[in-house]
Amino acid sequence: MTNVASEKVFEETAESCGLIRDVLALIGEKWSVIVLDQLRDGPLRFNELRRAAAPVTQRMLSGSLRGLERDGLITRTVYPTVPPKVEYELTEAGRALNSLVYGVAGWADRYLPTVTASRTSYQETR
Amino acid sequence: MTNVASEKVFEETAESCGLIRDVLALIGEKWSVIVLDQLRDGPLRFNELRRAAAPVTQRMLSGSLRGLERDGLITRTVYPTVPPKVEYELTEAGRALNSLVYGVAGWADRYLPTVTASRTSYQETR
DNA sequence: CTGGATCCATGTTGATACTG
DNA sequence: CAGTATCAACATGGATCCAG
Repeated sequence: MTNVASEKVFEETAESCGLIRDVLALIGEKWSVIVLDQLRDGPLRFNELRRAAAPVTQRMLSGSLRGLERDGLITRTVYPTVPPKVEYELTEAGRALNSLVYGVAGWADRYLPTVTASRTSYQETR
Repeated sequence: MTNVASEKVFEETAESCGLIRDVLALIGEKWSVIVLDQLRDGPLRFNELRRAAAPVTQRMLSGSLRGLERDGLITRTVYPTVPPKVEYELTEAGRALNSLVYGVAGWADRYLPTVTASRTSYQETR
């Protein structure tokens, strides 16, 4: 996102402009939102997440987790036991973002009829 | 998103579960959010949007607009003049979704330092 | 158990050219 | 002005195998 003329949402700082797109991209990733949601009630281990967010693959879950960790939305704690145990937990930023996603869920709930109706009529029209 | 075991966010209805991912996918699309933002102050024509959301390409703008129209987030009005004139305008659903995006912008503003710091240290560590 | 590395099919994006 | 069509480059997701 470069050279956007009359900024409104993004007028805050030039940096947050790029950031918001990154964040949207991250939560747009196929499993990130589900992971955030699953972590809502407390830390989970890798395979717990894997089961909870099925049918996510190892690779995708790994990737999502690393992305979320990279952005400080979750923490990754390794317990050097055998077998290894790794827990993922939401940070404050993660929880805050999570509640925003709940806002979207609320929107979806509120406008579900509108959207499906629009899709149907669009389908018919085209 | 299929077979998600213990739903929390999405426990509303089975349909809104799929919908929310669609919505996230839509606003995750590279230009949709920008388009929504640009339409905030009133209807715009295709090329006005094109310029405002630069450097979007015709194809991508077209695609975004059709997706947003399909979901009833914007309306498309054709004025059968010559040269042709087409205006895009937010619907109520679109405006509602827009304000949610503003929430994300606020989040980005609030947690920008956290995220950038996290990215930096992640960079260093890896 | 927790992943990393690889291969492959598919989808998405951008550049370009063309049309009513 | 407002798009559509085509093609090539690239990113993404899934499956599978391997390793600490």
